[in-house]
Amino acid sequence: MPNPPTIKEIARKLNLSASTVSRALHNHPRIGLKTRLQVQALARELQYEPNQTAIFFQQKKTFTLGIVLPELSEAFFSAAISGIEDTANKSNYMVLLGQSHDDATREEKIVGIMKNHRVDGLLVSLAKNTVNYAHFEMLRKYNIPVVFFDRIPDMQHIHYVAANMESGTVQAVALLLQQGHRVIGMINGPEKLIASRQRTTGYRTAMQQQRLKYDATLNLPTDLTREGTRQAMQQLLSHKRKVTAIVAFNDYVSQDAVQYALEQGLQINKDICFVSYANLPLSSYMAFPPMASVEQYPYQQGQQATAILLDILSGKLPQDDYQQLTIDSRLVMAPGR
Amino acid sequence: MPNPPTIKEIARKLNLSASTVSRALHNHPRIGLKTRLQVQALARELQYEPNQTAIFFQQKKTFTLGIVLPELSEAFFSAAISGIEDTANKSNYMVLLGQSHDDATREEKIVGIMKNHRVDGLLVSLAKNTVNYAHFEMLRKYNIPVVFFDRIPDMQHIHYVAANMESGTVQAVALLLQQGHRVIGMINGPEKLIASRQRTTGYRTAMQQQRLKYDATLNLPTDLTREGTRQAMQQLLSHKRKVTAIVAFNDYVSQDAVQYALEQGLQINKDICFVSYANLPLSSYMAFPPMASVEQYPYQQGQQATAILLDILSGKLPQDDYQQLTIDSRLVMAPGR
DNA sequence: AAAATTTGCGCAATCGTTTGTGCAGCCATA
DNA sequence: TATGGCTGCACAAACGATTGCGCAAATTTT
Repeated sequence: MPNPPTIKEIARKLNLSASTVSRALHNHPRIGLKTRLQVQALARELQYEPNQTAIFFQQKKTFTLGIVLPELSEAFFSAAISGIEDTANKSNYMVLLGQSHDDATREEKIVGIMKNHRVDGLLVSLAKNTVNYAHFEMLRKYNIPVVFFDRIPDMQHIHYVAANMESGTVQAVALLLQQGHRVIGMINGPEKLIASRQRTTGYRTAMQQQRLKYDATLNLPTDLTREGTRQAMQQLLSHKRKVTAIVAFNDYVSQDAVQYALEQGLQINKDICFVSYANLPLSSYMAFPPMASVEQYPYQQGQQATAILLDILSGKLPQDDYQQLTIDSRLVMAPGR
Repeated sequence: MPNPPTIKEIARKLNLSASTVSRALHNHPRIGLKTRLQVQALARELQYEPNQTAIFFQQKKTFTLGIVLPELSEAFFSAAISGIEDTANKSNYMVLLGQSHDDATREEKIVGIMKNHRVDGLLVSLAKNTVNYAHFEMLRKYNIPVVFFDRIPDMQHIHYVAANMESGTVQAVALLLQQGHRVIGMINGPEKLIASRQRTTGYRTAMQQQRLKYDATLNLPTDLTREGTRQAMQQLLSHKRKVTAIVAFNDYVSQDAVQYALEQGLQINKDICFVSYANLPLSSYMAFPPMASVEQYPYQQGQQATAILLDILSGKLPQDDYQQLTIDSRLVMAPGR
């Protein structure tokens, strides 16, 4: 009922000016010890808490980071956001959330609202169909820095953090080679995706390291739909060379591929092995988990992206010193194998 | 570089007062058509956007909801938050996020920060070890309404939304009975949990409906640890009556129980059947998914809780008309069975 | 034509906090 | 004793928008 106490109130009760009270609370050296203690005592007594909205307004700073990402309920993103929130909180920043649901229009709207809320900075993972980046360009005018993570735009001067699939892929293929597999299929994603190209590069590198020839007909691009996976599987299983192992684009693809193999009467881990890229939690609970997974460290990506953003905000990093950080992915063996 | 345009700037350029510009932009009837159009035209040209922080400050309203929950990366919560965000966004509210990591101290700190950020309202799912509710009581002084969801405190005058496990449990047990099972074990949670008691009640009700006797020795409370589950399983499997079906507290418990059963040489869905409460995504990918799951509708819980909060904020609901909404859980058959 | 009403706009306060500046009184140094 | 430098505080502006009130001019009513 009674409004929260303000600096003015404290000032009135102590016959001081608001400025003195403010300085006293901030331990300004020019305020005498006596008054300082008086003020602080009364502040405690009244349970004074500064009105942040006033401070935000006055300082043109909100200590708030905006996060825009496609879908919270995807395990990858909820892990990333967890890293973001933890890192932000350590620096007393709060986190404002918006999901685009992979819709570019919604994304644009959210970015607009966040801009109006005057977030200090933005962390963004793009919606699938975002092709127009005007709403991000606009943020420069408002001096709101953006750090992209995971799904990054095809732009020049941006900060970003992303996982590099190449390293993990090299390790994955190397593992399979080491286990004696010689004909390894890869169910890849759309060729325009950086992530797909990185997988291809990783595949080639691993083969070269063993002085083996890279066979492009074993690396199939798909649209990542269930049907696409099944078609790719069909092609691979009818390949003139006998495919004994498969690298799947992600766990969902892997599951569909496994299912197709089962339908064809193949025995998993005997006739054919699977390696995937981790994006399902608890893959240990899966019926036929891949024997290994390339981990993309979503939590760490969130952490790093936030750390960069905070460094920019604190002035440690100049705005135009574009940070482009790739986190190496890494092969992780399935538990219990 | 140039600061975003303000109302004052527009006023200066048109030789008007700030108040006139403000009213013109809001289509105030007392502003002449000519000036109104002039103002709006210039605003568009300068790409004027109101400074929300100023408005927040002035109106003592931030159009922001705070969310405090234990762990973002848990599927249940990320689904809930998705519902919250969607609902909030429809009313042009933003969502400020904080995870307690199931730590009461952290929860308290987050609530404090959110209060200082002057969120309009709070949505809270409690940390496990929260016993002191002082930080929530304090919010009343600040007139910040709170709606709890799922993990609700043991307090009198609060708003909350929670799933009632009873209905789903009745259905689960009824299903097992219908399939001919007569000795049904239940691996329950700590007895002090409301959710555990609801499961017990549901179990009893289902038995009574078939005029069967309820056997308390088949309903075992556990601490929900892996070891607790295994001990319960041991007790159940050595029960004097032959247990042919088990209701597990949740999917994690279910998995552990299944594993134990397998170790004992039992065949799942033949020697023994499992029913659980859904909290793992993609349970269809699990090795031995429960044949059915009690769905708790996290997304809907989030929606409903947010709707209540928004109604309170808009004045549609009086603060002290305490909404206590329970969403009935419901049994969902596993896909493909 | 005088009175009443409406129209169109400006003035000024307000929200709570921070911060540059000014001004006493005090002490110390020359 | 005059000069200078501290010390301790108050004054006032500023951030950007909203809003009650007032006042003149234009319009309508009587």
